[in-house]
Amino acid sequence: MNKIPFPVIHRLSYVFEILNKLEEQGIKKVSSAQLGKYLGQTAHTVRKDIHFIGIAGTAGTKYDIAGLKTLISRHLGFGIPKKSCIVGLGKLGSALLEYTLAIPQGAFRIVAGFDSNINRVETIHTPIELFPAYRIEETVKRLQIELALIVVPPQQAQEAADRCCDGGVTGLLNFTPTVIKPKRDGIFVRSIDISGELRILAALAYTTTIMNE
Amino acid sequence: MNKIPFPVIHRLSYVFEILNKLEEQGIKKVSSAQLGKYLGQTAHTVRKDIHFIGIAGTAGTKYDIAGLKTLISRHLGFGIPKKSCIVGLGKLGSALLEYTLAIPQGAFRIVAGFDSNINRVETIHTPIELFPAYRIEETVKRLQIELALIVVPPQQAQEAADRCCDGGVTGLLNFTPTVIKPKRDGIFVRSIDISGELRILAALAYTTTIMNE
DNA sequence: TATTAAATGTGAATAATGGAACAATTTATG
DNA sequence: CATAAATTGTTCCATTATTCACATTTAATA
Repeated sequence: MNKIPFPVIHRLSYVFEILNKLEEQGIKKVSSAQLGKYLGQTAHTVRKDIHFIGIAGTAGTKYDIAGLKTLISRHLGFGIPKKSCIVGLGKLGSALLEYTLAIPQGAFRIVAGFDSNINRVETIHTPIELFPAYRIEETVKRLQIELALIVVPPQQAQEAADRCCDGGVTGLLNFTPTVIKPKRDGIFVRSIDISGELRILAALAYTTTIMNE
Repeated sequence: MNKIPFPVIHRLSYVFEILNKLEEQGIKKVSSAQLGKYLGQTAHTVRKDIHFIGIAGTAGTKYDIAGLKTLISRHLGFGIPKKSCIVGLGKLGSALLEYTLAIPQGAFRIVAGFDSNINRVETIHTPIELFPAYRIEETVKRLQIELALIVVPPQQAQEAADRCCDGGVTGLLNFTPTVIKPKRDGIFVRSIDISGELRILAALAYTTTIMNE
């Protein structure tokens, strides 16, 4: 199998979501131009991205949505939802728990939550199971959890991540501004740094303002 | 002024945060190699990035942290905090409000919140001012707000963004899975798509698993 | 003081990415 | 049935981004 460049994986995963939405609306066909419009990309890019994972349509006709979904699913593994957990159930963690539980789709499914504060574990009401932090490794192993959202204070981020790695996760979504290093090879980390994004926006606005002068 | 490539702005804004942390710890000097380690980048990249905005040190010596901070500040505009607002005060929005208010630093400052639900506007306790959604444009203009966090339901995202644009913001941080189009040129959009990131992680883990077979 | 090690600044080479062009193919239409 | 319009697959090219190499400079040390 050829290596798929990361930006392509990135965009295709969005294409997949768009296809889901279109299908919900009863739409059966879509063109690369339409997809590009939804993505904020050119039709060229869309076709080329799809080309990386194979042949999805026939020249002259639009893409068949169901077929394209199958193709992307097969290459990106969206068939079986990956079991996921949230580590850290403070205000942001709880909000993310509620938010992610409300997302109906096939790539992941939140099945457990952890917090070092026993009170929280006992008082939060949610349909999934909650555990104290010292049970992360054990629980991740037992439930075969593959992804973890790290929503703890920055100082505890690396340790929380380590426990998840020990349990055997394959991916970490880091919500702290800390750089997390996975304990083993083959574990992917993606970071959502909210204050970082705001800083970038501030900088972008500033640098272009300057440039216009 | 030369145009600074986006990836460079991106990384430099993280360098800035790292410098802040090091300075808090009383550290005065740092090398490109050390910075690279914190960033997960090579020393080469760090030096080249800094090179884009000027000369920050002298060969043979490490970078002076205070001096480098000044240089980055001057080029990325981190001197005066940009006034920012949060649109949408549901569970996630409220959590983000609390989260961002707790971040002590110079690039931005949250000064207002908006929600279409009057109840929320009246019941949430926070040190900043809250307003009903119909007052977005007016308030953004009056307070000269420059950045907006969009944390509304996906269907309302574009409209909320439009109101902010009408008010005159220069940057939007979009927390919905919708693609937001800025109403005018010169307005930057960055998106944090939580479910999207989870999908990407799921895909990354999967594609490499396949590749190892 | 001479030498070695460590560090930055900077130009060149390499790699990755995005965009464009166009051939091939299908559908619609007169 | 023939033609035109629309659409995909695929190759090629330009641009951008990253990595490397090395000259230069400082500080430390024997």
